[in-house]
Amino acid sequence: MLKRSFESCRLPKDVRSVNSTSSTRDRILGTAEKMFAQRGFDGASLRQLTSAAGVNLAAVNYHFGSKEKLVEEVFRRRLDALNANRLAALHKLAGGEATLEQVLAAYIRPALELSHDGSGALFMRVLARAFAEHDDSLRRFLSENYGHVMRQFTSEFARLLPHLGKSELYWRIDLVTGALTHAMSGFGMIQRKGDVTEQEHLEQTVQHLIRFAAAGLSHP
Amino acid sequence: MLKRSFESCRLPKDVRSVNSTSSTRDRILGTAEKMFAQRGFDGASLRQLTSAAGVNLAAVNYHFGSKEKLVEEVFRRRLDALNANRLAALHKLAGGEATLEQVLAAYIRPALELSHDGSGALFMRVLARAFAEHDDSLRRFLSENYGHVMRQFTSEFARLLPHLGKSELYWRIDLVTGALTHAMSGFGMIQRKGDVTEQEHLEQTVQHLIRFAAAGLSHP
DNA sequence: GTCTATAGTCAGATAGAC
DNA sequence: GTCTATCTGACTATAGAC
Repeated sequence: MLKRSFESCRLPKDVRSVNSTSSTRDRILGTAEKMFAQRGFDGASLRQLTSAAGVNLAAVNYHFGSKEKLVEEVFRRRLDALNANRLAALHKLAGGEATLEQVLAAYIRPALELSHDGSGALFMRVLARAFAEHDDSLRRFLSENYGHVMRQFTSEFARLLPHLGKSELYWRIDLVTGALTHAMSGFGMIQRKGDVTEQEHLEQTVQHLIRFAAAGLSHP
Repeated sequence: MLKRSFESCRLPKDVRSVNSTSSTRDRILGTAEKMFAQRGFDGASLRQLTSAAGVNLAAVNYHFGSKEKLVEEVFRRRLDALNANRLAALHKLAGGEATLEQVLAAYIRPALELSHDGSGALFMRVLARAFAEHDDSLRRFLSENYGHVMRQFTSEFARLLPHLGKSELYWRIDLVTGALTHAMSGFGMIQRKGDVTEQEHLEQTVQHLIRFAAAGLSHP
């Protein structure tokens, strides 16, 4: 079993130097994301991974130090962008006037947009896998690095749903997260039909999610 | 990586004979469930597993044939019971008079009751992992063996929610499944407090889930 | 049915040439 | 930075004694 720690802090900026053009590094990251989504963290071996990426086996240890660190980097790359986009979308909304649907869209839509970027869609599956792994160090990693995003959204929800107690609100947000993860990672039974594109399908998913979540959050 | 197939049909009744009292077999199944929940299917090795169960390494292959078959058996044992209970609960409701909450309870509560049985709670995590694995053969296995249960519940939901189109209804049920899986497997951020028992916590989860799902399903 | 012992494969990591 | 070659350890599965 692969034990992950997620304990290291962010790498200093200059590690990925100005123009090292290490396409090797990026190829590894991209391929790792794809293979982790398909086969899991334990299931995808470095040998399969480097072979698929067309790089040498030793390159992973050279660039990342270990398989474990590679996994962390796969997460960091996407989550930094995803959560920055969520915050930006939230802050763009007019302070005290945003509706519940708008706030939900600020939370959910960046996940959709991530899926527009080539292999980005696969990352949602990686994330869902990570949730299922139920790893404490992952929980800590998410909480330490991206907890402030959740907190800002939560306080917006609290403002929009003043009739809910704190505990009640947390429960509901948690259930929304479950529905979101499930839907965006595409494990549901709803399969994309042949006549809709991947993007249309995701757009529909977002629309359904927002209305479903709004109803689940705001009921009396 | 462990490739699972789920293609075999149910074993003939007499395989687990009237009183073979093979406690070895049961110990393996129970321990496997626990370790698959904790470490994943690939992460839990037969060596760790048999060692923890206090049985010999070779016993797994003797009783189940392979690790893959052991995984299938872990699923079958719980899902047979879980889905039978769901159907029984549904059929106990008065035909045309059941409310949405009652039907939802018939679906959700057996999952809670499974958790009462010692290691049964762990099975929900195994199931969540399996969902995240996104394996086609698992999808087929679930659909072939337990699809009729989903179909009966779906037709009840359709009766109770006549204003929804078929596609709309499927989307919403899918989102409910996501919330259910997420909540029952306990990966959410809501952690059980020290002063409530595991059972009270699960009971609260079920109550929140039912109301949340009812609101999400029935909104206009 | 249960054990030991081992075959055969594959994993992650690293040393050292270039 | 990238390579080959190799170390060390773990895995599943099975053969064969009891």
